[in-house]
Amino acid sequence: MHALSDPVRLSIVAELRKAEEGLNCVETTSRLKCTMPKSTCSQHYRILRESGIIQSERRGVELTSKVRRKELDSRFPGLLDAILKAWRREHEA
Amino acid sequence: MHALSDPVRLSIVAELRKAEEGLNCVETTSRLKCTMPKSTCSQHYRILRESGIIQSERRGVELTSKVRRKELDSRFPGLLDAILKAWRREHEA
DNA sequence: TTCTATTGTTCACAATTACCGAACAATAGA
DNA sequence: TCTATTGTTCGGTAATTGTGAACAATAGAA
Repeated sequence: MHALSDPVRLSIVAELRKAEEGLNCVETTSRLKCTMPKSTCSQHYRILRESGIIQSERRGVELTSKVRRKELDSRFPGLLDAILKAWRREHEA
Repeated sequence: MHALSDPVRLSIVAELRKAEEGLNCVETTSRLKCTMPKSTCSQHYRILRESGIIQSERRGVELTSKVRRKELDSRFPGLLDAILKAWRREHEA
């Protein structure tokens, strides 16, 4: 819950869910159109990773991350969907 | 989301949902079996109130609070249920 | 190999936020 | 009025978060 309570992290998760093949830090910040230092982005990714929400894989020089949909849905059914739906309602309205 | 990310606030909401007639700060801390200063409890209630999760009503010298179920369910369907279910799974397991 | 470019992490410090005790406000009853 | 109870506000301190600089790791070019 703490990992998903930060608005920046929530928007990162929302972007990761849209991108099927995963995203790295640089792609994420450019898609979010927010100026975020890479150290801050790295911290957010670390929190998301340690909380089990995303998994990351090294591809050459970059680190590609994806949402762990299956694990999350089996452990907390409907949770991420409900949170993202609420977030979109607030964020895009 | 921020209001629901704190474990103490989440346990307060869980207790409030169980108590049909609402609870005040003192009753809440005793039910949670946690030693929490009343100033801290007051802050948590203020955050829950300002975020629209609970509503409070003065009854004599005490302040009785309830979860705003209808408003929350109509605006964010399934959100609170999913969060509380996930919380119980982590908390009582 | 060595140099350069790119991506991401770590560290230390600054800024922000949360916690808590003390004083205060409000209400009820003796 | 006096006392007891509940809750809020305020100030200082502790904890957390954001950030730039330095560093690590990988890939490709020279």
